[in-house]
Amino acid sequence: MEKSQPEHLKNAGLKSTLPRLKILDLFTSGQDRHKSAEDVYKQLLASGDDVGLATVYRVLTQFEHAGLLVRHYFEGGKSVFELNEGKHHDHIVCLQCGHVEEFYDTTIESRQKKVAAELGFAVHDHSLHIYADCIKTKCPHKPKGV
Amino acid sequence: MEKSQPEHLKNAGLKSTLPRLKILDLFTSGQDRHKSAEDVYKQLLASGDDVGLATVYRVLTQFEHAGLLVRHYFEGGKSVFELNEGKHHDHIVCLQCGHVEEFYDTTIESRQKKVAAELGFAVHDHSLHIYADCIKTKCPHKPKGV
DNA sequence: ATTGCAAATGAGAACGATTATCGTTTGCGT
DNA sequence: ACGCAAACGATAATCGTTCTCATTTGCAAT
Ligand SMILES: [Mn+2]
Ligand SMILES: [Mn+2]
Ligand SMILES: [Zn+2]
Ligand SMILES: [Zn+2]
Repeated sequence: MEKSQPEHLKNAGLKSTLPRLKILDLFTSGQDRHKSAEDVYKQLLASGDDVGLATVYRVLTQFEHAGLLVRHYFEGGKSVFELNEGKHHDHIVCLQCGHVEEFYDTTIESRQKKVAAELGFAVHDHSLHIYADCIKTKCPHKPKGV
Repeated sequence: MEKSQPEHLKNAGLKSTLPRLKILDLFTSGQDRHKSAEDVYKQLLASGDDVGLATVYRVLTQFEHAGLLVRHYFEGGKSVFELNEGKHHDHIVCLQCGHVEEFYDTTIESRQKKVAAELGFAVHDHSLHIYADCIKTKCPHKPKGV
């Protein structure tokens, strides 16, 4: 059976507080996988939940360290978080509308390991960001709003 | 024959000023390819050249737009610049000492294009950063000092 | 060489994202 | 219900970067 949110927090060694539960809910039941701290803060306010911005930042970092979330450093200066579901993947970001698409390519992954090994490095992790324009109709070509 | 620095600036549509010449020199004759604005600023001060930090930021951005430099967004929040010598490459960053190694892999490059095309994107550019530990002796395993 | 003026510079203010501080509140084991 | 460490929230502080604006400079035409 599925674990409840409080259990997830317990597992992570975090006590189950209101702000933590609300923030975790945003990621597990929200529709946009990738959220910045500001996104999270605004979404909490919008749903009437009164959580401080400092708490949002604190909790996001705690969730990252606990392995519940993954942090990405896209261009643009702000960190973006998403639920950690165990499956590593890379990202393609639309320069027109900000839409983020995920992909995984075994050839790229294995080449990376090989290249690093040849250069004498033990890989911890990596980030591959492709910046591009959508050429399909799914791109509204408008900046990401609320 | 080689072009002089003032000519490079002229070509780029930038008038040849003292701060610009000094900064360009740092990149063409300096030993560390990858420098942050702060790095550049400190190196200028160290060599007795009195250039304002605002000017450093302005000039770096101008050089980027002029195609003289390339900007990278590594983790850690600060932009890093390097001389644009026309050859795209990706980077491995040592988590121990900060050392940056460059590489280029045709397989990775072509897979990226293919993946993006399949997803319906026209690629502008991409960044691939591998974070790793040196396992060879070239790694002093100390944080990058001055 | 001198002059004129737009372009560039530099000191410092302002900014946006994030982190630190600290008095108050809360989860939770007893 | 109690007690207390942990967590919270308002706000100050920090960090990298950009903006503002008065002063200086490159450079082309005298
Ligand atoms: Mn993702
Ligand atoms: Mn490089
Ligand atoms: Zn798009
Ligand atoms: Zn190293």
